[in-house]
Amino acid sequence: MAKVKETLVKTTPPGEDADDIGEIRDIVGFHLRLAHGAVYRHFTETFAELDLTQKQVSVLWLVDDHPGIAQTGLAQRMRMDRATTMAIVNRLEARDLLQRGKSDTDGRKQTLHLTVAGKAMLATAKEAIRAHEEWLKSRYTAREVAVLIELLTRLHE
Amino acid sequence: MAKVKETLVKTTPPGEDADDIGEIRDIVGFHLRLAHGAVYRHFTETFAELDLTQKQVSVLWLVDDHPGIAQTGLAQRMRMDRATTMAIVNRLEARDLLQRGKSDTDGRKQTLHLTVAGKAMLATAKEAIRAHEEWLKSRYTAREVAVLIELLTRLHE
DNA sequence: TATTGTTATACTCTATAACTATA
DNA sequence: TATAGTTATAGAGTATAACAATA
Repeated sequence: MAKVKETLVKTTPPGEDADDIGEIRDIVGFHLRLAHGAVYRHFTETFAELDLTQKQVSVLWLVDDHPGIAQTGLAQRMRMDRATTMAIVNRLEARDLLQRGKSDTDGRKQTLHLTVAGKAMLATAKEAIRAHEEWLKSRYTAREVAVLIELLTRLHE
Repeated sequence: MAKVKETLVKTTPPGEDADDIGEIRDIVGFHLRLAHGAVYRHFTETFAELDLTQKQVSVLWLVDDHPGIAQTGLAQRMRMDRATTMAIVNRLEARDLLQRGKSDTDGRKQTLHLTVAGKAMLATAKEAIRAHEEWLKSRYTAREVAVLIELLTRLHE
């Protein structure tokens, strides 16, 4: 479990520390956090004009794919709790991109739908996503993209 | 560029949407965000008793690896701006885990060092990191871990 | 009892801007 | 001029707790 990196990753030069656990560059979580941060920053730049965050775009997209979805359904797909979901839905509703309705079958549930403005915003957002994804994918082969998605999926499934 | 997923990832069932850009599950950034969130949550649980965040542990670790590092050096390695770095260093200094000093060669710079308590905390944190990483790596082969790190590194290098 | 939505609260992360001191 | 640190500010994400309405 300690001699793996030599196979694919460039060998670590003799470290100044010989700890039990190794170096911070061998920690998967460290790289995941840095990678997420880098992508987050590029996303924010790409979406500065639209003034949308990753989460907000994801919510618009998911509501469009699943019209009438309840907030809890959204929370499950986004891996968020109810309070966080509320906050995001509130912001989108305040901007008239999304609207709440009452469920016919379950009085406790809200039904979520995009407004006309929301659908237009999503269409624009998808264009920006395409540019953002191309920037991201530019450093990978098509095969590597598939592998990366597969490996990442195992972390949140 | 659209027929890649069949090779490695399970085929997408006929979607209800036939958009230009495809489905949200084909977006790398979407999976990266979910994966990061899942790992972030597990990290938080693991470090609840120590009351340390990912960033704080990373800072302690990096300062220990590079004694006397300046805040800007820390910011570069962490991909953070100066203000964010300040906030984190302030918290760690307030808890007496880290201390600031003046640089001999450059009056503008701070030199950062761990306190005795900071070194003890880092040692404990590394044990928790080991458990956290084992949870994370449990779903991968050693080869896959190396591949994942290599692919993630390309996003933040 | 369990679920859903809601509200309130608090902390962290992130970024920007403006200021001071030093190079 | 540029760099390093500092301070203030603001928005967003994350989580917890408690409450009301409904199943």
